[in-house]
Amino acid sequence: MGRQSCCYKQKLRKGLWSPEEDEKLLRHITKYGHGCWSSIPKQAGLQRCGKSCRLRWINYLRPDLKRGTFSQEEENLIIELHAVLGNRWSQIAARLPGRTDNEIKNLWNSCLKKKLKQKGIDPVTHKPLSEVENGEGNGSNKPSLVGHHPIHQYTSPPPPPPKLSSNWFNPEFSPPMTASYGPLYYGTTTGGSANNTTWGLVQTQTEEEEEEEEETKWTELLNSPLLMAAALQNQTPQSYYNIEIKSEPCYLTNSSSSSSSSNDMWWPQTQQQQLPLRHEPLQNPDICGKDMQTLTAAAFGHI
DNA sequence: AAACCATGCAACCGCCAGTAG
DNA sequence: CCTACTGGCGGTTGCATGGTT
Repeated sequence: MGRQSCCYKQKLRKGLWSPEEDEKLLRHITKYGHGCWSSIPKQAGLQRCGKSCRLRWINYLRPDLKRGTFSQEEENLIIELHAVLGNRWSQIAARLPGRTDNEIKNLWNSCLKKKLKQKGIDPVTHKPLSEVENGEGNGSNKPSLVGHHPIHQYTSPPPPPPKLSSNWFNPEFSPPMTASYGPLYYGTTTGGSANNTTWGLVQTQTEEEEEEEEETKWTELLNSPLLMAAALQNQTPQSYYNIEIKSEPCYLTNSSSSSSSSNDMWWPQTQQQQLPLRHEPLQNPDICGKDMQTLTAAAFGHI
């Protein structure tokens, strides 16, 4: 006895959004904010369910979306974050301003996975494939420490995205790994007076100890924007994931997207820079009213 | 030119957690 | 405390497009 879709009750439209629907939704949210999603379709005169409206706004209409192809920096960051967070796309997206979880998920599934495999890295565990295969072979089914941390409190609120230092993507930069290969482990060193973060190999511990300590470390780390940023800037195994991808920083360009839809919209760069991090709710229309009106004109004036 | 295939992307589905009544 | 509702999330699907045969 499966549940009916939320669109089932009424005869609601499904499928691709038309430019007219986009305009209605955008105008409504511009004017009133989104407030309660379930009431938006009615108020905006849309034959859609609230969920659909929310998704459309988040994934397509939000003014602070970056769009365009991902830069190599972004791809590297996604890989690093995936190693830490696993398939927690929304958490990953929270650290990539202007990118949506859906976009990142799609990129991962269609592109990054393959690239990692080509590099001989298992995209699930982020370990070398040979190691993973051997691990399976000898019956070791212990979950990897990477990508499957029992992190439950890693964002609230999400920290600002880490600034990308030159170190972070410097091809010459190599992290302080204690061995050439091994499971990635990111934690705090205990000897120092400050929160020294380091990449290294997993120490031998009981599973319970590991898990408990891991959770504490990750919770601390991910709840601390400063720690996270510092960690990402300075202590990242960049060489591990030094994947050759196109290297042009291509934010805010619409030229390179291979199959962009006909109603693509591109927002002025100044707009992007001024807008807050994506997860800040846009419930107060005053926050972005003017901007949004400009955007509405920009978005629909030239279709 | 047509058929087939691969890929990327947008959107839906179903589950879960939080919360108001 | 219970229930219904809502928003949010991750997994999955289906379509459009471009490339290849």
